Amino acid sequence: MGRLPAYLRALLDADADGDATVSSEHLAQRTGANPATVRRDLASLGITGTRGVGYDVKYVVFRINSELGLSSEWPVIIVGVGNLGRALSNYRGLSSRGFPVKALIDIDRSLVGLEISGLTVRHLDELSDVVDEVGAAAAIIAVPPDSAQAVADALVAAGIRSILDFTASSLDLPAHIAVRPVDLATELQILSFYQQRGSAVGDGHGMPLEHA
Amino acid sequence: MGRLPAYLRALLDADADGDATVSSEHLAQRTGANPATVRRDLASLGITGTRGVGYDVKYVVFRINSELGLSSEWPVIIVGVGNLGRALSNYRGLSSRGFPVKALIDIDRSLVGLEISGLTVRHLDELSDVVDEVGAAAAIIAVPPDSAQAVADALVAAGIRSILDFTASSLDLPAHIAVRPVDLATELQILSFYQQRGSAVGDGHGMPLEHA
DNA sequence: TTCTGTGAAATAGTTCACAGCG
DNA sequence: CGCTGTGAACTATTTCACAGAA
Repeated sequence: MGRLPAYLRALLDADADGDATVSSEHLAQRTGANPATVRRDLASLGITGTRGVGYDVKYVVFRINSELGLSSEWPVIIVGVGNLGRALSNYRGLSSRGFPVKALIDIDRSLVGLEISGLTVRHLDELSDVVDEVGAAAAIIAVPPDSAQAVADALVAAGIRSILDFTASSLDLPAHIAVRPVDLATELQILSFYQQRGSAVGDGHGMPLEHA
Repeated sequence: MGRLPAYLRALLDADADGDATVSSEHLAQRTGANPATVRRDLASLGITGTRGVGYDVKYVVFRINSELGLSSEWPVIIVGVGNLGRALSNYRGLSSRGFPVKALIDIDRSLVGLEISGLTVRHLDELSDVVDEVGAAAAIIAVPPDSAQAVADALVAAGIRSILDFTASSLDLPAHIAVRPVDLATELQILSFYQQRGSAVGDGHGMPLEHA
């Protein structure tokens, strides 16, 4: 959409002014668009704001930048080659959207060396080397819950700074590490709530986050 | 709403720490919400605290549990017995938290009849029967994206009202159906945003956050 | 004092109607 | 005609700010 560059300029101005959030009204005034149009444009990119607050300036800048083609690839590694890890290793939705799975790691030496989805399973001891080799910045943890903390510590030591965690454990990590839990039971709890209420439900793609 | 499970977790932690009461401020910090939002959420459930003191931990846990329907089991079925479906079928995190997987469905007749994780794969044509047999209220869609809509329609026709969708497709469904997409690429995108900015991220399990 | 409960304000998300265009 | 984009209007949600109970 041709309005994106205009939004981007307005957002960069707001950022320079130190504004953390902007309203659709604010963006509309700076770009000559209608506030409703701004909201719809952002919504069409999957960008969501907070009612009563507005849009997160830095986040929207980031999203528009990637939308304008500056999207680079983000290699990802998967730790844990059990059922789930294998399933994720050839999950199309990842590579097709700029997150190619570049390595598989396990602690079980009987799995090391196996060829899965075109990748050779490597041992956890080699983690640092693997991370450097593939230039991974993010990792997916798909191990049993009791190993989760140890794996997470190893990942951090190896230089990984973003973690997608399937173990439903509350990981204790340094503040500069970004973690997103993927917790199906919690998702189902939310669904059960809505079902009991018969009311509609959100898209679930919440935004940003909080502390660590 | 989606914040209830996050509150619940924070409350269980507080309970484990021996706290008899919590303030809305405390809950807010642990879940990334605003204190006023916490108070309004609880008030909307008819939960009332004590001014100057806070909320009774055990009472709120009890109330949220019943609100989420966690007192009883919620049978779940999985549609799509590919890698992902198989992985999820013995995912401990589901049954251990009240969401036992009670049936596996596929459209591929060569898979029908197979025994996986102690369940016999059934054909999509039998969906209505299966749903009735196991008393399922929720379903997980783990099929290729192009079949997602058709499967969702079949689920709705069979009486399912809550859907967890792994296909990253935007499903078109009646308003009374609750859907939660599980979209790893979007999760990674959010992580990459935080990593780029070096700022910290939330513990997750929670929802949205500070001003988004 | 501390901390809940809530009215008021801000602002996103959604729906409706219409205009322009194939 | 039907589709697409847009503005206006409406609804829902979040946060602020403050009154007032314990």
